[in-house]
Amino acid sequence: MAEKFYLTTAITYTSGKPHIGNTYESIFSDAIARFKRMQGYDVFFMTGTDEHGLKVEQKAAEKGVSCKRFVDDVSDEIKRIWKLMNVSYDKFIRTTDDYHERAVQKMFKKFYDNGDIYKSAYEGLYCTPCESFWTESQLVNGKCPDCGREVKPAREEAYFFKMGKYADRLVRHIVTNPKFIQPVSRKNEMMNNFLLADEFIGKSDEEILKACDDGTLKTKLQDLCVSRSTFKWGVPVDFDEKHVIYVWLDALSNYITGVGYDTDTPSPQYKKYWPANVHIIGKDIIRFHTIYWPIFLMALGEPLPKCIFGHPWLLQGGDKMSKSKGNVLYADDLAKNFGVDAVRYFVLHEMPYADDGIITQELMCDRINSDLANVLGNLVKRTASMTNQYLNGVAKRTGTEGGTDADFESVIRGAYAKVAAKMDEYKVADALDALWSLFRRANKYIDETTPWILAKDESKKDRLSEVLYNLCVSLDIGAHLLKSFMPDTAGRILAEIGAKERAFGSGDCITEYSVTPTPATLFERVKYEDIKVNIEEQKPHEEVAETESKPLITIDDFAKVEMRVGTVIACEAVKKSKLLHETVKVGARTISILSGIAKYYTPEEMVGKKVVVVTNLPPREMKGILSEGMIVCAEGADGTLSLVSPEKDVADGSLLS
RNA sequence: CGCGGGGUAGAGCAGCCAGGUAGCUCGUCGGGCUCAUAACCCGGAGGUCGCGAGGUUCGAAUCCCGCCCCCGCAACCA
Repeated sequence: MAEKFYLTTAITYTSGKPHIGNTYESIFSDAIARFKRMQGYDVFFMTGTDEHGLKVEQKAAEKGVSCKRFVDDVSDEIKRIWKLMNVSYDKFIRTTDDYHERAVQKMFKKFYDNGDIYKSAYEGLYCTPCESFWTESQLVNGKCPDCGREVKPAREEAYFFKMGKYADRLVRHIVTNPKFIQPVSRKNEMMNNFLLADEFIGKSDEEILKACDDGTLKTKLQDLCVSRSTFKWGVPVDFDEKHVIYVWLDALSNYITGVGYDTDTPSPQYKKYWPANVHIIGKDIIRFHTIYWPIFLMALGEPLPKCIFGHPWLLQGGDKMSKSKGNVLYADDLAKNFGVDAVRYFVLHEMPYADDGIITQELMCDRINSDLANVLGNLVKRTASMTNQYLNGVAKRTGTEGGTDADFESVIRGAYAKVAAKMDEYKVADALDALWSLFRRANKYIDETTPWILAKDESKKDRLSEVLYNLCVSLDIGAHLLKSFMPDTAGRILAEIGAKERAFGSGDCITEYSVTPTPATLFERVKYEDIKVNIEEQKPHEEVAETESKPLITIDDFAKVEMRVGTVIACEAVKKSKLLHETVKVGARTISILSGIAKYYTPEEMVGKKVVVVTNLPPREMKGILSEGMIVCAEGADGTLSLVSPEKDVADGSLLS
């Protein structure tokens, strides 16, 4: 019986349309799923949507629709994009599916009954007007850091999960299973930042394991609050309806509920597929998957997934994608410009294993022209064309070998092993490189054998046929290997050379290829100029999303704020912070101000700038320096800050009104 | 002294864990070829492998030490 292989993507949060970076994860997982299927594994590939939480509740309210309606729409759109991109999932789970909600409730109850979850309260210092809890260290002069008012000790009822109870087991598991967290560089990050107490950081694995044995290991792991009562859109705690279950407990559980987990009678499907072979997730949520999720599973008495793979991000240019920067790329737009398989190829090829990858449409043009049009597309076409011109469309094996055949054949025969070795490590970009070296070798083989010269000599016909036959074989094998990454293209190549798709390892290639009489151009070369039009159209036309309006104030409220024009006369960066320390001349006074704008302005360019300053704020100390006011900035939705200054030249100290 | 990652040819990256001729793709220059999509093939130029005339070694991009710079996370951002 075939060995099983269960892989999952993270489920996509339904707060909006997924961009190419989100889509990358599905394409990446899809390539792995398809490859494993080709290798004969019994693959189960699950993806889906995470649909609960405060953000969805807010977005739905903004749009004026019910939460359910909102997530239905987004979920449909996500499915549409996955389908467009040929993501071959076996199951699409939604956290609003009833079986999932029921299973999560039962899990919550089981944790509670077993004493893993206890009811307590979120305790802290509460600022009533701000509706926020603060810790002692966050307070400024003992007051609310937001509004400067008094805070009172307060408590809000909540359920907590006893993380500490499982800390030793988790640490032991991570240390003794080096492949559990991939890439390995992420392992240290988790251990040092979130698990080991400071005095254990830097200790050897042996020392840490020994501490686990002795029970002397100390960790930073704190109990986790696993319920919320401040919003409603979630799975209710069935024995305490005031609370909904914390989104991560809800979301992570999809990996088992999706294959039929139940606290009493797990399904046969669950028994077959769990534990997952790999959870493919973004590097930003590694912490939840390598700490909380394993502990939840331990508490359920279920085995842990074999591997958590945290992939890097695709950055637009060098920047994170954000709507307000207008640099968000969507898979469907890109597919329109370049084609589905070209987009799949680009994201799979361009994403390094551990570091962030870069995507721009210019880069896509270069890559696609070079690898797809020139190397692959042209190879297929010239092979088919020559077979038509010289051999009436049929390339037969004749056994008339020549000098470079042996080397070419060894490259063809070795291709699978090379690609498979990379895929085993989830190094998909490297797997593609390995496959492309086959196509490059084939192009070289044409130059070495010069079929157009053989064609002029009737006596060399057998040799010519053998040469073109060998090329067809390389394309046959190449297309089969390509299928996991570019399913449509693989099929088109086979159609060009008149080959059928075969099961993996089903013996030798056919002995003659009847190529298509009308060879196709698999990939047109793309000129950036030509797609520029599309790009303009696709630019998000939405304005900066309006943030929720603040309540009305009176003119008197406004009059309380004293804002004056000032000139920056000196400025320096505050080390190890995002702060600049400005000295600002405001009329007769000169004041010291700290502002968090180091990312957007250099100290040099600040000097001499006219700025608007709020001058009647209470002084506050940061990084050991006193700040006596605030420089007014406009903030873009992505956080970009821009100084505001008077349009006409007015004297320092002038009041704003 | 917060945690982590990185600095290798004009660009993007591999090599580092297990020291031994510095490699890949793109670009660039020159040549070849004419089956093919201005394509394909070959060759050249271009690198003090961030810095330290540092340590270990017969030998360091690789291991060790010190320093500089970049990027995430955390903190901070009146």
